Amino acid sequence: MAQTPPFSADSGPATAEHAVQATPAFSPLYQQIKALILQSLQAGEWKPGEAIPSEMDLAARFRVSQGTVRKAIDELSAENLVVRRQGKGTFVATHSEQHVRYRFLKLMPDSGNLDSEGPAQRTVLECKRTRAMAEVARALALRPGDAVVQVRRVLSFGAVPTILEDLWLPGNAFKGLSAEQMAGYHGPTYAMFEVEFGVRMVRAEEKIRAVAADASQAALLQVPQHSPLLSVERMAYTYNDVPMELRRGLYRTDTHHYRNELS
Amino acid sequence: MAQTPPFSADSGPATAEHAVQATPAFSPLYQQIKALILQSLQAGEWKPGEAIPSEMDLAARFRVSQGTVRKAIDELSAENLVVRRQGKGTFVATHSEQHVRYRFLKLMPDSGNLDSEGPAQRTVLECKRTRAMAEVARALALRPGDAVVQVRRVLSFGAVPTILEDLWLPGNAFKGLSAEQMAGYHGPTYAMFEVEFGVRMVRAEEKIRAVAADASQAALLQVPQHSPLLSVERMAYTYNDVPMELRRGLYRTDTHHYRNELS
DNA sequence: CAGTGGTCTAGACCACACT
DNA sequence: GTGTGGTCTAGACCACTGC
Repeated sequence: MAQTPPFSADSGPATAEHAVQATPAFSPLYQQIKALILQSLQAGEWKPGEAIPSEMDLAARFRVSQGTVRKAIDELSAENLVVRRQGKGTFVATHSEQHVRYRFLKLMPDSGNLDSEGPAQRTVLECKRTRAMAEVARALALRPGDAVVQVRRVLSFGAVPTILEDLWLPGNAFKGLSAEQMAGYHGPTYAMFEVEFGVRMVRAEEKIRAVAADASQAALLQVPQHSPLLSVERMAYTYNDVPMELRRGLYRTDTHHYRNELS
Repeated sequence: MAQTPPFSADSGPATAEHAVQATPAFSPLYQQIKALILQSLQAGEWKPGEAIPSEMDLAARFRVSQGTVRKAIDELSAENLVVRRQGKGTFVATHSEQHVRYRFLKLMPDSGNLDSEGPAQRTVLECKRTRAMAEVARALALRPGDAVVQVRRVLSFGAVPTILEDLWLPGNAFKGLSAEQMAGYHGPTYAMFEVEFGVRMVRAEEKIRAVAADASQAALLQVPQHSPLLSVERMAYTYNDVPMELRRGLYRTDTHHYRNELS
């Protein structure tokens, strides 16, 4: 090989910090570099919104060529962990700063887009510290009875209550989360989580169902009882697929719809 | 430049088959190559499931380096238009013969996966040639009154009717589509479209709502009237974003859910 | 074994943003 | 101009597949 890979003898593509394996588990160099950059992101070496070192710098740091770093960053960029800006640099992705304001919210008005409706009004109904029920504990990888923060709120667009949601957050990571914070922060909730708690949501899975509104749900969303509502159950994860939020939303879909792209 | 780009004088990155523009509209070489490969795919130069020429061959054909072809194919692969198989070649993606059988169907049983339930049973209720109503015409980019094929069917999993859907297809492209074809084909409907009509669905958008079952829908899905159902309206496109199918599905979500990944 | 995609490098040049 | 990401090349070698 014409290279001296990091953390390994010169004997074929290396496995960072580990001995080279015969053939079975082969990990390309750029994957190792990607993992190293990921570690730095996770460790908070660069904060959300900040620039990471240039490709040249990283190439020098890891003793690989720029092209290898480039491929590593390409993947991080494809996973939305990092944002490239030509001529400026590569930046740690953040839920703050506009454009991607509603990155995880797929609800769209039937005509126009979410931005054309202005920001959502948030009404926090509840924000309490409690103990995890079995189901919540399992989802958040906690033990039953561990501390969790539970939030219930309504989001309205143009004074029309549209989303009723419950959030469950691990109590450890979200010590001191208050209703005022939930309601008062300007910008997406996940941006607030970054700023106030250093928690970055990176990926999520949603399970969607159609359900009928019960009495209290109907009242809060100002629809007739038994109205059909979209139930959206979301598991959100930080780095390394660590679960950090369970959220159950009920969406009115009389004037909005959940939009999805398939390819 | 160290290259001789295709279809252009040696004066900066070329625009294939067109004059080079000053600076405003700049298209990288690999994008041009990608477009050329796309044309061949579209023209049916290689059939679904077949291998396309090797990277070296394409590089020679287009007079660019292998790396440039590689980047073009990378994007086609990311868009699921093509599938790479190390050591074997690059193949035209197909809805047939795959473990990706349900590429566009996001409905999952609450436990297990769709495959564990065996193939869906199809019951074709209707398959008729008719004229496009205004709304359907607009969606399919036809004129109102143009011929369309309309299909209504029920999909059942394990003898439980779960999906009721209506399909509208442009009459021109789907001449002779019969109920027997819709019901009898072994494999995904979109695979049948490839084989029988040479139509490859490449991308789709879905709008999802919660609705209440009316009397006839309830009967067909064997649920009580007014039961909440998931309404999934899908626009499916072939190459070049040409709309080829409008589909409206009603999903029972008492034992299944619509699964989505966010990142 | 040859042929394919996959990785890695080194160097050149281009487009873009700031100063 | 300088520095950043973005493109392109040419050549080497690695991993996987099938003859």
